[in-house]
Amino acid sequence: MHRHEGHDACHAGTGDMLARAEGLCRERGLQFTPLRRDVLEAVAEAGKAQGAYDIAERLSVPGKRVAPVSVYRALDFLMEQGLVHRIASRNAFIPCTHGHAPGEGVIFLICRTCGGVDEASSEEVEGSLGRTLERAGFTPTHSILEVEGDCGACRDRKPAP
Amino acid sequence: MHRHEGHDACHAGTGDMLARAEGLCRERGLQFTPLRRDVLEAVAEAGKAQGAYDIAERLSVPGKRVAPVSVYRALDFLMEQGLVHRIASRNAFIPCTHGHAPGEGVIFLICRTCGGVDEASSEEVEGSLGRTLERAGFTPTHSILEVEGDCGACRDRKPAP
DNA sequence: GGCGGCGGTGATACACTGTAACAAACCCGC
DNA sequence: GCGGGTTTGTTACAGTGTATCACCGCCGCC
Ligand SMILES: [Zn+2]
Ligand SMILES: [Zn+2]
Ligand SMILES: [Zn+2]
Ligand SMILES: [Zn+2]
Repeated sequence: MHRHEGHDACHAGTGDMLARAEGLCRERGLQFTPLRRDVLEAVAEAGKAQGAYDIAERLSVPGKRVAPVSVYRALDFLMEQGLVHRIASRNAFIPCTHGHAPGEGVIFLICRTCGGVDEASSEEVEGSLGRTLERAGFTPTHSILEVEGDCGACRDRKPAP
Repeated sequence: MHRHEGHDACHAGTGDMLARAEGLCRERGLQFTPLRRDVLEAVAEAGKAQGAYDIAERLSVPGKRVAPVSVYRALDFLMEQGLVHRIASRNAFIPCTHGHAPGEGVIFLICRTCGGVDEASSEEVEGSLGRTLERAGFTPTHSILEVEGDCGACRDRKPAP
C-alpha cells in the first residue's frame, strides 16, 4: 500500500519485498543476484516511479558504475517475475506491492503531486471492460490502465481554494 | 491515392477527416496549415499507428525534408484539437475516428496482428472505474486505457483450431 | 584436474523518442 | 510598409531502449 506519512512508512515494506523476492526466485529455481536485488531495492525505496537511468545513477558509486543496460536487464527479469511493473505513461518502474491473481488486471493510480503510484484492481472494471471488448469483437491479450490525478493524502494536504 | 486497397478501418475516410479538420479549425479561428494537413493525412492513410519519425520519413521527398521536430509540433496541435491520439504503449499516433464528448474516456483496441487501432468508449467502464477510484480515495484528472489483442477481422482470417 | 555449455554481467555502440533554443518566414491588422 | 504574433526550419541535445560481443563464474561431464 502506498503511504505518504513519511519515508519510514514508504520504506517499511522494502525488507519484506526483498525477502519475498528471494523466496520466490528460490522456489522457481531462478537466481536472485546482487544486481537484481539492488535494482529491486532501489525501485522499492524510491517512493515514486523511477526511470531506468535514475536507478543506474542511484546504484552507481565512484569507481563502480552500473550501466543502464544492466538495469534494463534486471528490470526485465523482475517484470517477468511480477516483482516490478512498468508505467507506460511515465517510462518508469515501480515495485509490485499488490500480489496479483493470474490474468488479473491492474489499475495504476499515479499521483501528479507526490509522484507516488498505487495499485488497485476491480472485478467490476474487469467485467465491464470484458463485455465492452466482446461487444466490439476484440479478443484481448493484455491491457494497461493508468490513471493520473491526486492521491488522498495530497488532496487532504492541499484543501480546495 | 490508395484509399480502397484493403478492408481497412478507414471508417470515415481520409478525405472526410481532412474536411472535418479544416472546418473545425476555421470554426475555432486556428490555422490548418499545409504541414498540419499533411501530417494528419499521413496518420489517417497509414491504417496503423505511426511513429513521429515514420511520419517524417513518409512526408519527406528528395530535396524537401520534413524534420521530426516539425512533425511533433503538428502532432501536438492536432492532439490539442482532438484530431489525433497518442498511443502511449506504442509511442505512436492515430487519427481520431470517433468524436468524443468532453471528458469522455477512450479505450484503444490495438491489434497485435494487423497493427490497426480502433477506438471504443463505454459508460459502464467509465462508471465502474470512477467508483473504484472513489473507493481508493483518488481524484482522477486523466486516464489511459489501451488493450492489446486481436481484432475481429484478424481473428476471422486466422481461425485457430 | 580439465573442459564446455550456460546464464549473468560489463562495455561499447547504436537506434529510437522527444525537447530546447534560436533564426527565418509567414500572416494579419494597422 | 510596419510591428507583433504564429508557424516553420535548423541544429543541437536529452531521454529511452536495444544489439552485440567479450568476459566471468558456475555446474555438470569426461
Ligand atoms: Zn502489482
Ligand atoms: Zn500524492
Ligand atoms: Zn478519438
Ligand atoms: Zn487486426
